[in-house]
Amino acid sequence: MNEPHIHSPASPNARPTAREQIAACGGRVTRTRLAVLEALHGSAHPLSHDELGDMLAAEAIAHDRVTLYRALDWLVERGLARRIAGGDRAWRFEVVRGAAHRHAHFHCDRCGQVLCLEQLEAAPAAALPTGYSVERAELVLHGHCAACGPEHSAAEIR
Amino acid sequence: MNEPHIHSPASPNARPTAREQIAACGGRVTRTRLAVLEALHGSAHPLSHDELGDMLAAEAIAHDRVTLYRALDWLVERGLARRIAGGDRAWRFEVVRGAAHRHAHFHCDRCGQVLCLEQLEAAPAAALPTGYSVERAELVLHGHCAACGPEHSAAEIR
DNA sequence: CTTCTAGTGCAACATTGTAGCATCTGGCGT
DNA sequence: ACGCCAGATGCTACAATGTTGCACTAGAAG
Ligand SMILES: [Mn+2]
Ligand SMILES: [Mn+2]
Ligand SMILES: [Zn+2]
Ligand SMILES: [Zn+2]
Repeated sequence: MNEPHIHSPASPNARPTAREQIAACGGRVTRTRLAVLEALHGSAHPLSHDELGDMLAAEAIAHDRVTLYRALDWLVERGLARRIAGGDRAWRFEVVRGAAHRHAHFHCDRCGQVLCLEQLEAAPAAALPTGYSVERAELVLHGHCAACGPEHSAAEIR
Repeated sequence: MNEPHIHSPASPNARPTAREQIAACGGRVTRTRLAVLEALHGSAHPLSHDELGDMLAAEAIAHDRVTLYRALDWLVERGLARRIAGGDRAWRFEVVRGAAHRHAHFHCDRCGQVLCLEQLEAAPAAALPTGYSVERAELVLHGHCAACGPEHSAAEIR
């Protein structure tokens, strides 16, 4: 830890810290929100509630599932995080980086790992029936990740 | 009902009936499978397990949720039906018509209705990391359907 | 009609997420 | 530095969706 002890905006025009982001949204900086947002910032891929729960448990933070759900809800409401649908019924969460930039994701149907496909935009431009309005699009590619390998067929799991 | 009483392949080269489809897959033609597949054939949009359950209940078929889940699993395994992910955690099911032809879907975030966007192909052609293999893509547009209207904001529900 | 296995019904369970409510605490005013 | 109190937490109970195990039924083959 090489930061000064007195909490300050650190460098004037650097990317805001998790702490600053939370405060800027008018919310209290609690250990749960801080740990969750930092975990999301530090992760290369979107994290499930369960994965986050394990990480917080390792840090002896967040003794309750519900608190984590609520922290995540709050981050999403405030636009600091984003929810991704995956193929199973569990949400994944990632930090919102560049304003919009909605990209596609890859979901490994074996291990459940989700990967961001930053290059692949999820832009539809579809012709919908009158009266329909689109708010966002979700593009998810399904298959097997490198670790799980394409050679194993579904039956071979376990 | 204008079919002959004796069950026959009806017209020689017409689209196979639900009964024929099921039999052709080597499965037993049970009331549940038959009713489900016919319901899917007759529906303009993908149906949730719950919607199907209501329809079967109205016909006094399928006295058990599990049986319906298993019938649907079977239809999907045999390639007669397809599972669609929606934004909520409930699967929708639709009949598989033209072999592949994987199209996008629209999900109304208000009423949960799912609409097929036959024109919009869900084809990715993305550059994935080495070792990753894509099996299929799911493209879901989210918003409000015509019935629910775009004017109502989220808070106004109920 | 009998037989045999695939399918069904029921109960119990698993996973993921919500709602209510009492208690605690972060940040503010003093 | 201290006390306050709305906002955050922890706990319990609940809801929605789907799965597993097992005894019983029934589709269809002979
Ligand atoms: Mn992403
Ligand atoms: Mn469709
Ligand atoms: Zn994997
Ligand atoms: Zn709607």
